[in-house]
Amino acid sequence: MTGLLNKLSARGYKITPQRRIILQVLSDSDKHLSAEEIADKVKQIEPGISVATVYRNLNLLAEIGILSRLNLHEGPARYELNQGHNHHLVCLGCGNAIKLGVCPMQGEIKKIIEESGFEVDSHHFEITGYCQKCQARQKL
Amino acid sequence: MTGLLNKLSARGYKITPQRRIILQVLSDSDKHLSAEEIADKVKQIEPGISVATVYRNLNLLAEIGILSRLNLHEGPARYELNQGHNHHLVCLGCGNAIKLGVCPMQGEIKKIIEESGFEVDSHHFEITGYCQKCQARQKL
DNA sequence: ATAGCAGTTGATAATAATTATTATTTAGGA
DNA sequence: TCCTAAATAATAATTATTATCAACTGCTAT
Ligand SMILES: [Mn+2]
Ligand SMILES: [Mn+2]
Ligand SMILES: [Zn+2]
Ligand SMILES: [Zn+2]
Repeated sequence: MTGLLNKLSARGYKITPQRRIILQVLSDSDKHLSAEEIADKVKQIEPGISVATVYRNLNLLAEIGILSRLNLHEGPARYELNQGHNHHLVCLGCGNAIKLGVCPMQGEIKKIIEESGFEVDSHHFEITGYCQKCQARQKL
Repeated sequence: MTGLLNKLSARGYKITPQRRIILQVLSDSDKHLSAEEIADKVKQIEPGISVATVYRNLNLLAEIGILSRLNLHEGPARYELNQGHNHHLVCLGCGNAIKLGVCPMQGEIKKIIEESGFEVDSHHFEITGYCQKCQARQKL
């Protein structure tokens, strides 16, 4: 938490109560949250904070690498404290995004893409389906 | 073209002038087009056609497999006549979506995902960067 | 050919997610 | 404490798409 705030001021950004609370909310969560979910939790702590401030800061925090933005194929973007490069199994039942410990941008595939002459900037790999909990729920 | 129209009526959908024109526009294009781009071209042929009709039919045609929808990470969805399962190299310069002849959902990665107990419904792999043309353009 | 009606359309309102605008406030350095 | 660039709150605007609904039309059965 303190480290995150330091990263902000080290880059010349101010440490505002709004930013503290947004980071607190994200620290307290163990899953990805949408901007709206974050704004709701933030307002439980400090009702005066504007949703625009939440969006503004989520953008900033993602830009400087404090957060990672998970831009799902559909629905709103989701955020969490940056935990490094990852891909996800996204459940159509409960919406959970489960980290997948593997990345397709390597080995043969990486080689093929490089050899095509395309200059890679970023990549995105997303699997949708049903997590084990939701599979069990369907069978009831 | 005739085959596509047959597929429509075989499923109980009517062959309307609007649908003919939308399919014509897509047949005439060699790249992905957004709904708006399609609507523009459609209106050049028949100005009275509503943009809502274009959206409505793009959804229908994608649903029954006549078109494939390319839901890019950002920006509007893009459509083309269905040419089978594919992933793309999307150029940040010119917007072109170049087909990548390979799919990560196979071999080791597929096995890892299956073994996780997650029931896969679909997957999405998208590489963004710069195509060779746009790389050359940058160097000028 | 004609009538009937489910399917379709055009016009427009609504929605969802996010960004832009702008007057006001504030964090943090001098 | 003062100053000012940065940040905020409130709200309008934007983008892409879907929903609504009255009017229309392709097809099928007469
Ligand atoms: Mn990766
Ligand atoms: Mn694939
Ligand atoms: Zn689930
Ligand atoms: Zn390009």
